[in-house]
Amino acid sequence: MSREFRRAMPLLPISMVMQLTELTARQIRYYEEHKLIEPARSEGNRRMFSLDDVDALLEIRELLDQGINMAGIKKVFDMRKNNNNVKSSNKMAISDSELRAILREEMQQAQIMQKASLRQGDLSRFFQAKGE
Amino acid sequence: MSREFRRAMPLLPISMVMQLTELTARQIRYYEEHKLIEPARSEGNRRMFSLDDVDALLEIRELLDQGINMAGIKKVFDMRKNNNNVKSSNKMAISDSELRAILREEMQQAQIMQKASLRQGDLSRFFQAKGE
DNA sequence: TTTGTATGTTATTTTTTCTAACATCGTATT
DNA sequence: AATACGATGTTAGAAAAAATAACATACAAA
Repeated sequence: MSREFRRAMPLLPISMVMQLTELTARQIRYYEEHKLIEPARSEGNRRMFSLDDVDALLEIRELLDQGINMAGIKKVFDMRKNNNNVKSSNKMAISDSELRAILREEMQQAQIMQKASLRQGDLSRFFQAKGE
Repeated sequence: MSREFRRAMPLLPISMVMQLTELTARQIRYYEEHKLIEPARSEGNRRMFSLDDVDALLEIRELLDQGINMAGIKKVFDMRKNNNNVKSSNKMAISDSELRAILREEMQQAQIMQKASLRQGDLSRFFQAKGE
């Protein structure tokens, strides 16, 4: 079994993903609603997440911290997908300029807002008060 | 975070373990009852299984297929544990205080694991083939 | 001010998991 | 043959987790 396959395997319930990403269920479902992730479903309709999903969610969190909105994040993800396609085939990415325009705008917004508060140290998360 | 810890991280609900191992819940709980595995518990008392647990269960299934009973399997597992202890005690001679320091650190790691907090990037190395 | 986006909150229902008890089936023992 | 034991099936009832949906809210943008 390849590593890629294992990483794409839907194994985790939403409660675990919440802990791994420090996102609320509401947030995770909202991002799914906006097609940023597409977790599998169990036979009983439970969302089952892969490690790839968790990675995506962690990146969503970072991009949101940077002030980028849903549409921007979607674009980033789509771009990456297209880029992968280009690598394997010879197709050109189509909406490059449109993408750059959006990203430029978002980055400006982010800079204006000067969100220096986030990007907390990694260790801080590792030593939280117990029992929350 | 070491690979061993990643493999020991309790992530999976019993339903997923059932699929991965093709064992029934009854069987899995029975093997736990006989101390062949010791899955973690969520705050709400749900069993949460690690990849190590899944590996153990797969091996239990094989040994059962070979006609070995609970006691035999337990012996096999205990022997392996002892063998590992011998290996590491042969390799390093450490003082009591060093040992306590190591244990203290491991307890911290275990707490981190319980919170299941991960940084982005950790996951990219989470799933690895057993032999690597 | 009004709007829109991201998220919180709450209610209700369904699914999952738990423990515990009793049933069954095959194998070994008497 | 009858019995006992080990491994697993089955069922009931309770508790936890997770789903959808609706309404609320905070805050930035227009």
